Amino acid sequence: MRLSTKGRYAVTAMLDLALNGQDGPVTLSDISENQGISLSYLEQLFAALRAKNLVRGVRGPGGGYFLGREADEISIANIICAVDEWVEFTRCQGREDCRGGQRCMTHNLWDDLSRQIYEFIEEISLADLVSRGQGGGHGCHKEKPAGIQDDLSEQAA
Amino acid sequence: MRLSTKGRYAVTAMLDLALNGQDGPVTLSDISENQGISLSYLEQLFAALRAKNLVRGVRGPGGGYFLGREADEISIANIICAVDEWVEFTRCQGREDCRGGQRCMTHNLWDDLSRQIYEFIEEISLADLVSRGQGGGHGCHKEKPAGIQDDLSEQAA
DNA sequence: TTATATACTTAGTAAAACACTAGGGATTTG
DNA sequence: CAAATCCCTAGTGTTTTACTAAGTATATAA
Repeated sequence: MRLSTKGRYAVTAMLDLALNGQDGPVTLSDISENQGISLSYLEQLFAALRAKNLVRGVRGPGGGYFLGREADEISIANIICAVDEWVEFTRCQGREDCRGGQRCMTHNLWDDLSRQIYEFIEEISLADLVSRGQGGGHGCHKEKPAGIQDDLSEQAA
Repeated sequence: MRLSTKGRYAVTAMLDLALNGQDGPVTLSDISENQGISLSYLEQLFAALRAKNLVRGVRGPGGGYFLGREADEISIANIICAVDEWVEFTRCQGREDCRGGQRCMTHNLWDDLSRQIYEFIEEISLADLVSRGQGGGHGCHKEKPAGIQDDLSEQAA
């Protein structure tokens, strides 16, 4: 499972599409302006999204993009997998000696964790995010969730 | 939240440490052999892990590494944050016009999602992974969780 | 029918990250 | 002292990231 800024760009763009695509298609220029992502980079991302049928393009003036299916039928995992290319990189696919099972054990543990994370974001749809945004009032200033990285050095014995 | 192969290397190495560190320290050479990670790269990863007190090094012959605290006190999030450097990249920290709240909305939605994923892996400890590995019998061959990437193009209307 | 606005495509590129090699130094054991 | 280990710094080829540039294809509108 890979989860990087590229995936965030894609999710952000799809969110923009879900929020603004109610009345007519949304142009990439709009998303580019709205979200501060370069137009050409968006075009590359949308090429990948289109390949997975997550968006549908309409050409010509007045054109733009629609979601490829209903917002509640598009999971965050769908989006991230479309642009971030699931990387499977276990080296001991049956071959190699696996150090008496020891090596494979950690590999399997990682794969379990990886699958858990995948299943987690698989369950979250674009519609979930949108309805959550409309329900709870969000301020513009957000801060890092409390104690994510800086307190780790202190709390050790 | 970033989750890449680098984080996997770190989690894998920590798992190795948790599994083999019961009787004496584990050397990086051992982990390097066990997990197929280059020694020098491991040293770099462990520099980061040590900085967060997630591991404790013992020098000299017979030395190696111990976990910095109990395995149930080390979360996967701790490990990944130590090596993968939490990237905060919202560009509208109060400044910029935020397009009438529209832009910030998607940003906040992403931040919520990001926090959810973080809290998810925050709840999984090294000890959890180890006990899970000992309980359920894992074969050596693992396959990609069914239908992760290839079925997306077909299931669209 | 010509101009324009959009989607689509390909090529290139600077910067960063990744994973590694190389070469040492510091510290502890025997 | 010698060896094994941790520890540190610098460099390097490859890949990824995010972008620029320069087009082509298609649909709308004057």
